[in-house]
Order: sequence, then C-alpha cells, then structure tokens
Amino acid sequence: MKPPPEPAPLESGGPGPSDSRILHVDMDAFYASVAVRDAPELRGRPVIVGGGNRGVVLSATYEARAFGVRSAMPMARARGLCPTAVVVPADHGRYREVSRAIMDVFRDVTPLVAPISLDEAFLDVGGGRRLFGTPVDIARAIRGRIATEQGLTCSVGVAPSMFVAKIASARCKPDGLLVVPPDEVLAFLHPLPTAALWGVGPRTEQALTRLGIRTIGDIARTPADTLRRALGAGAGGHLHALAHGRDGRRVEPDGVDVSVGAEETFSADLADPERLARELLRLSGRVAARLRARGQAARKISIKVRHADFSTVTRARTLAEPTDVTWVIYRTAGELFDELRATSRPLVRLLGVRAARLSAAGRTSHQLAFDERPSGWAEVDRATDGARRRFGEESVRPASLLPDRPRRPAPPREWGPGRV
DNA sequence: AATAGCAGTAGGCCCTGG
DNA sequence: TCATCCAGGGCCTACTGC
Repeated sequence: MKPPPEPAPLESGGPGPSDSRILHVDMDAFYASVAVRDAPELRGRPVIVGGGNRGVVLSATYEARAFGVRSAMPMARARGLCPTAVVVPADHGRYREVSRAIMDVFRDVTPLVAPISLDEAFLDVGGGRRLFGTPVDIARAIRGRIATEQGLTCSVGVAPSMFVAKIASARCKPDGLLVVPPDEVLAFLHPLPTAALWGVGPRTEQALTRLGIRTIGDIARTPADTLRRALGAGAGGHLHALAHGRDGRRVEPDGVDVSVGAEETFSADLADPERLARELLRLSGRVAARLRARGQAARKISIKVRHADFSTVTRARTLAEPTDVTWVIYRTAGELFDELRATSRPLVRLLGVRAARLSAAGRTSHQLAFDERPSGWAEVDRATDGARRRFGEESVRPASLLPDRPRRPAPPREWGPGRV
C-alpha cells in the first residue's frame, strides 16, 4: 500500500468531513477467495495461496486461518500448522482482472476512488447522496454488487476519515459492515491496541510499549513532544493527531508511481558470478520493459542484495540523463554490484533492480559524448518489445538467458562476469 | 526455523558550493 | 586565506504495509 500522504491543510470548519462519508472496502481473503470461487471443490477446505520452497503465505481462507495460518507467514511454518491445507499457486493476472471489475463498481458511485492495492480502496461518497443515497446505502449496494457479480465477499468500514474507515473494515471482517459516526470516533479508537493504527508496525509498537503505551487512548493521553522524542518528529506528531481522531487526508485518485523495480529470491543461494550477472540482466530487462510500457525513463538506478544471512544492502547511482534502455540499466546495476562485491562476496539470496526519479520518456535530444557511439541498444529494446507484443512475453530474450546456453551475459565490455 | 515482491517515506550522514 | 555555517542533493538504512 501507499503510506498516507501528508495531511492536507485543514479547511476552515475543522478536520475532514464532519459526517461519516469515507468508505474503506476490503476484499475478504482476496487471493484465496478467488481460488475457491474458481474451483468450487475447494469450498469449505483450508486453502493457502503461496508456494515456492522459500515463499510466504499470500492469502489463506478462514478455514486455514483457524489453524493459525496468517498471511506473510513462511510457507514451511504454515504447512506445519495446517498439513491438510490445499496449497494453490498465485495467479496475479486473474487477481488483476477481478480487481479491475471491483474498482469499476466503486467508480460507478464516485470518481473519488483511491485504490490501495488490488483488493482494497478508499471511496469518498459524500457527493453521491442525491443519486445513490446515504454512505451506508452505498456501502450495502457495493457489497451486494460484488457478491452477485463476482461471487466474493468484502468488508466495508464507514467513517468520517480514512484511517478510521480502514480500522472499521478490519474490525468487521469477514463479510461485514461497520459504521462509525463522528461522535463515536474516540470511543471506537481508544480501547484499540496501538498496532491497529496505520503506520504502527512491530518496531513502533515496541517503542511505544517501552513507554507504557498500549492502546490508542494511551497515545492520546501522551504529550505530543514525548511521542516525537521517542518516534521522531514526523511519526510522533502523526500518531498523536490520529489518536485524537484527526486525519486531514482526503481521498485522492491514484498518484503516479515514483519508482519501478523487480526483485527475486532464488530457490537456492547463489555464488556463481556468471549466474548472478545473468540474473541482473534479466531483472534489468524487466525493469526497462516496464518503464517503456509506461512511457517513462529513470535517472536513478539502484540494486538490492540480500545475503544468505538475510542482511540486506542497497546501492544506488544517479545517471547523467534518464534512460529506459535495458543495457544502460544493466551496466549501471552491474557496476554497483561489482563495487559492492569488490571486498567480500557472501552467498546471495535475493537480487533486485529498481529505477527511480522517473520522468516522461519523451524524445529527449541526446547529446553524444566524444567517446560515445550511437549504440543501437534502444533499437534492440524496441524490436524486443514489438516481438513480445506479437509472439508473447517469452518469445524474446538475450542469448545469455537461454536455458541451454549458460554463457556470458551480453555486451558490456566495461563490466562483465570476467571481472566479477 | 524460517522469512515474497513489490512500493513508499523518514531520518541520518556526507559532500559540495556559497 | 581560513574557519564556520547553512542549504540542498545524493546515498543508505530502517521501517511500514499489502
């Protein structure tokens, strides 16, 4: 999800809407519910979506949750808790389809839809009274449509602000509807544990516990300065405001992404420099293709390396000019990787490539440096994109990525497996 | 005993250029 | 010329959440 944007400046009249007109709609056990819907023989059984020998649980039916299975839990542990569970691999294409249909339902009642993920969104339905009825009417209608059109259940929180609506939907799961009127917000919030607040994860919860703060009410009774000292100026002030029910954020239709990346955990830890270089090339190709698909170019390239002991480092470099070219990204990532491993080379568990500082790709006038020849790499990418459109994603890839030929990864003379 | 693949922000540190 | 301060950018880690 996207972290909360900065609270908008308050308009005269106080913090946010004075009526409960914000909806948070959250699908119940989304991936698992889609899997069961599409394979009815699974109904009633514990089902876990996830997999891979080193994967985590992406979603689990309530039957599986009864055994203690939770999302983000390592699969090995989940299987231990619930050996009878049916394990189903994820099908992201399918989830995207269903997601689009659901979001369309939301947009039928208001243009103010802020998707948080495939299965969850905020809606501001304050403007729809005349056409669609009260926020509660609208919430019921949405739940009905999703049930009949998709055969799926969702839970809806209705409140005067986004974060209260979010907590409300979580408290009425599954298949629930919970309305928090403005004058009941504080009574609703204060008994809840601090972790119920958006932005309080395990670390922050620990820090608060050390101060003897356990509930949202405790936060509200703590001086803002104490919180700021313990959690930092930003987070401290933010939590203090939330605990008093103040949340100036509005529901804004999606903003643009500020970065795109690709990363992968390998089925076994890697040491082989050639293999690592090939993986870097593959990830670079994926990032570049996604940039081109959005018509964007990036000025900052970063890599992420997770070692066998789970320690993680990132390295980044800003380019002289934006790029969407596979080879430029690969070369940069390779240099960063080289520098990182100049001194020591622990086994690699995960590798990632990310592109940031995005701009519209445009046909920027490109000044060739003295020692630079027109490389033709952009043309290679264009041809690749075209072939993939016609013949499918798997139709084109660099020779070094062909399964039969674990050779050296393509061109960069300056950087290649020979030097790793 | 095991820990995905994304994405985002905050805060600390260092360097650079007035 | 040197010391000092400050602002801004870049980099990195830590944390959060779906």
